[in-house]
Amino acid sequence: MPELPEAERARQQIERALGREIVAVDDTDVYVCRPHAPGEIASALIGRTLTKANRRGKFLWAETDGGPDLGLHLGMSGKMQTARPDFRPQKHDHLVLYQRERALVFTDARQFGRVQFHHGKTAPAWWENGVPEIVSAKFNRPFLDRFLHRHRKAPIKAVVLMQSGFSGIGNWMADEILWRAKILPAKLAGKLSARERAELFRATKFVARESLRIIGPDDSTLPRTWLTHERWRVGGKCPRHKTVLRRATIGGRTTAWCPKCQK
DNA sequence: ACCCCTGTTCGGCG
DNA sequence: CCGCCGAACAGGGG
Repeated sequence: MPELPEAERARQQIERALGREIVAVDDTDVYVCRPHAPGEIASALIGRTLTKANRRGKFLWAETDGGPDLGLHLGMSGKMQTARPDFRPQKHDHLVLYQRERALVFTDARQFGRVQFHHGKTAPAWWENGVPEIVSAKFNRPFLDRFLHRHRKAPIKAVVLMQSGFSGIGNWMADEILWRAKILPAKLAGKLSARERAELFRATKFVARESLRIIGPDDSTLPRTWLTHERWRVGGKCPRHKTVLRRATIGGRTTAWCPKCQK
């Protein structure tokens, strides 16, 4: 379930494997690892170490000692897991980096994820796109207000899903943010009041910071008071006062909201 | 069988 | 040209 916190969790899995020699690589996959042919990633990484694990939004990349950077996107169903050094890849394991101490496994059933490496001094735009991290000081009111104005004709739900402004925010986080900010998902971004823009800013920072803090290190469960636990169930209820949530497709995605809280 | 899906990119169209 | 929207990508699960 990869959104911002799951991507950060994957980054931390890579971080735990820094500084140890890569002694073998299984890169037989040709779809998720396209355009790299089998053996290409292996010959670039065997004998090297990973030196740094980076994340921007949902994009990840690992730097190496003198080799190419290894870029990753988790797609819709990707996971990065640590396994024993004798791990045998199963059907949906698309890349395995073996160290003497462990195996680092990229698993992705649905195969929307990508593994791609890159030679050169600066990270390519595919990973490093210049969009500020939500939790950084660069994601501030002027940035948010400019972004909302630029996309004033789009429903706010669609705007919160745009990675060029809300880096790392996906479908459940977008619903969570709008529920906390008490904004109707279908409302056009240009129609938000000053108070709603302030609440949107606050809720965005809160949801990003808290989900990173709770899920990042150990995959803990978010508090029961969060909307995300209710939003998929038919008959799911608003955690505030148990009103049954409404559902519709907005901005091309299934959207859940509370008709009592969100106006 | 049929429909749904927590992401991203691209072509069509207004 | 800008920007929104639906389709496509692939496979598992309800």
